[in-house]
Amino acid sequence: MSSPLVRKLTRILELRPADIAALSALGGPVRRCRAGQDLITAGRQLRSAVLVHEGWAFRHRTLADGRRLVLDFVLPGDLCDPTVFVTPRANFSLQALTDLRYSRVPGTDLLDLLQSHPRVGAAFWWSEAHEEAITRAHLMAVGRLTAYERVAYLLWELWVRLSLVDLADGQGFVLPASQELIADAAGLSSVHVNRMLGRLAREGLIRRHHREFTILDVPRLRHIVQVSDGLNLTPLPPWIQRRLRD
Amino acid sequence: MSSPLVRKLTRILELRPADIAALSALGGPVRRCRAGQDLITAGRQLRSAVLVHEGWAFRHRTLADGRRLVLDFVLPGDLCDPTVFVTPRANFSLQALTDLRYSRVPGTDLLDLLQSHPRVGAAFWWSEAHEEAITRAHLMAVGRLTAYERVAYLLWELWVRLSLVDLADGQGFVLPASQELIADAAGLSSVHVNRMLGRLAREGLIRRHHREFTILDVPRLRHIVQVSDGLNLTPLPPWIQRRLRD
DNA sequence: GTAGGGTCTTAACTTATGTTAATTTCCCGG
DNA sequence: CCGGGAAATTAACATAAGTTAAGACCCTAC
Repeated sequence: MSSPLVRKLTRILELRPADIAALSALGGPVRRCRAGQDLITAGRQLRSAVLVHEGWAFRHRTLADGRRLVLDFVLPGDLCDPTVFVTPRANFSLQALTDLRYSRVPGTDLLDLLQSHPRVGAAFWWSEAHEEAITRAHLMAVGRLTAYERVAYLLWELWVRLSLVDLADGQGFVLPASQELIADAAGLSSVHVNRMLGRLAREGLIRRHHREFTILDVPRLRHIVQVSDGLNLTPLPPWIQRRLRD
Repeated sequence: MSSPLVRKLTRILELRPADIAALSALGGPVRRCRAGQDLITAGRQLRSAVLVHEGWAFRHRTLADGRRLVLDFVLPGDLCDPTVFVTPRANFSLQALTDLRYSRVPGTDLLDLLQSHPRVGAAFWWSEAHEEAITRAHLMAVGRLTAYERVAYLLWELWVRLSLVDLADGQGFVLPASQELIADAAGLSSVHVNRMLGRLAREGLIRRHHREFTILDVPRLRHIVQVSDGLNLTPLPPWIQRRLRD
């Protein structure tokens, strides 16, 4: 019964029992919170990262006049944010999207872990690079894709990411977000998101029932969302892993 | 005569002579290239990072139909990309914007450096966090700011970042990018960028002469670009630095 | 100095997306 | 089973930003 974090990282590179033990021991007691609650608040001092065990959360920023953007979704196994030990203040807020099981990981523990377990350090660097890839793809989508493509992109991204932690059911998955929230992630209005979801279904790319989605036409969807290259988890090539062995 | 990278990192945390020496020794011989040349190509295998000594470059992604987005600008002292040792393929392209002096840093050298000099490792984590902050602010800007605000935001970001490496002249700086490129960074058309630059000048927020810009009204501009919080370089607080001492 | 290519600028027009608002559906608690 | 609030859906209309195109500017090469 390994945690989703361990499952994700061991797909990328080989960890030893001692590494896995250290990773599993990470974080304080498991806490729970309700959907809608804030776990991190932009601008506030920040001393611990949040490790999500179960449920969804999202990072966001909101302007004074209410305009909001969802920076990304945080899924089980995601650690938000491993760089905490060098970032005294949060530059985003983290909010629970569903009820959550999570724990807090003090920044100093993270730092100690990175220094005592080099392979775990490398795994965290990978994880950071992966998150950057997601953010850049998101930026590309918001900056240069049409509304139709952007909505398709978001569904694709979330489906791929859920698959990586075994939370998608084949081509189906539940997206526990309102269309309002999807709109804030896509940089659109909720009305327009609704139109585009309708069109995606009408054109046979997806099926949906409430907040359950099914990807019907993988090739066509992949073609629309070219942007998403680089989201895939591929194990590190041997020549890199060999370098980590010592 | 320290490099811009060393100058930037030592503002953040205290490095010892050995750390500084290791940092300065980083990278192969200094190379030169001409404006417009590609240094990294999306999708290609990637074995070394690029350290820019002098000149500007930019990361971008381009779709099959020609739509392009500039993900961010790479200024002197920026290392693109420290995570190279865990990212077998590039998910973006890097292009020289001006003639460049740079060097290539093999991923394996980076890995060795991180493991042998923990404080440098921490400095790189900081640098990674900083870049993430920039990318997130950019995402927020592209996703939720109006065209007028977005253009203002870009000017602000670049001015702040140039100041950090002593390359701005008070409130003036040179932005060696065409309006076409600014448009690709803002997710706008070049015609509209032109309109917005005109408006910013007409309303007294900036002055410009060819590609030289002057920020005239700092408070008003800062108010428009609230998004950019978190771009500032603040030294790590002592309680964090103390943890790194050993 | 002049020719030419790339930028920049401006105007007129088009369109994708936003806004407002009315209607329906869903979900949950009593 | 019923009522109420939030979310989804749809339509009509408004607008920010895109497109096309023409002229001015500006640098460089000859």
